[in-house]
Amino acid sequence: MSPVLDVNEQDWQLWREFVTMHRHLARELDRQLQRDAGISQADFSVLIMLSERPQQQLRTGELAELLAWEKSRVSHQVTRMEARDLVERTDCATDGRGTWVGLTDEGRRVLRDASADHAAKIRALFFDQLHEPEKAALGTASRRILDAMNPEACEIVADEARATVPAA
Amino acid sequence: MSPVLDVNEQDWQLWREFVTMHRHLARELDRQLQRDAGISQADFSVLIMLSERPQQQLRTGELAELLAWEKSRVSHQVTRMEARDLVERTDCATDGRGTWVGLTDEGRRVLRDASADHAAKIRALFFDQLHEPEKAALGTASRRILDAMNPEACEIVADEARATVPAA
DNA sequence: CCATAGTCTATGACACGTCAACCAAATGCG
DNA sequence: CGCATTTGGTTGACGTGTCATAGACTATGG
Repeated sequence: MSPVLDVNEQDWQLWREFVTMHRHLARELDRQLQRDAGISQADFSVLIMLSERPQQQLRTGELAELLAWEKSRVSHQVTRMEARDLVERTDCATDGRGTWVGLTDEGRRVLRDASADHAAKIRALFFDQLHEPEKAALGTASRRILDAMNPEACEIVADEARATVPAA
Repeated sequence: MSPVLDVNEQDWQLWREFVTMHRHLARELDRQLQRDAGISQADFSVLIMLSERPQQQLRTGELAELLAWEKSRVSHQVTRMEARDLVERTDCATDGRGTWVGLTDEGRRVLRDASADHAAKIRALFFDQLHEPEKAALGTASRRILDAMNPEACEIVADEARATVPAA
């Protein structure tokens, strides 16, 4: 038993490794994106989420759900991105309260320029380090953990797999 | 191949699941800690790191290394914690540039009060959802990913396993 | 011993994320 | 219809994390 926490030593060690790994990974990806494309990971995920939609636009609420963000975070983020002309807001015609967030030409351009390098980085730092069985284990484990915390969010993430392909 | 990113669909799906799982996990833990003990995860990790040292103090540089944080982040964090009396700075006698960060009585108290609930939460949300082989896979995978990015940080985390026990 | 280079830490500015409070439009029900 | 409730979204304040920079001290080479 750990001196302070009621978690056994091995588990605690795993926790530290996991947390540290994630921190370095996120930081590295953020730096690369910032350096090469002048955007943050948050910017990137909004851009790509929009780009995957047929009309390249989403309601802010949907965006929040898909990204698993708080609504207010989406709002702040969109405000910042709008100021940099990566994205634009338009009022919703059918619901007076609603707002559409759409990709601008600049947003499309930035996303295009950023994608290849970013994907390569994720591959190099993450996927290339994982063996197939580890990927499988990480996937099922992630889903199980997420499902236990927030079944809805879990379902939404799982649905992405189907949602992104059928543009065909 | 994904429409935008040069990563195959399955990998991309895994990436989303992983990122989303981590976000929810971190948020949930932060909320619980804030609610139950009035501190953040960052506060907690500083407190526990200090508590594990014989003298319950560390140089800010060591703290940064052990936590895998930027030095400036440590500095800001310690400033905030000092203001709330969780921690105290003292000048280093042997190196005029250095600063020790030590636990205050209040810090010890808060840590003690927070530990059990926090550990229970980590166990419930994370460890209880993982089967043994998944834990093993996640551990080795985390170390491999971290080692590829930052061998030093990897070594430091690995050393923690030995550093915390040998008080015996 | 002085100059210079390197180390340890702090600070300021800024982007980010969360919470709580809020507004406005839509819905539901008496 | 009319009023309360719910829903979609924004805002402000605040704590947090990063970068670039600065300041104070130490180590080193002439």
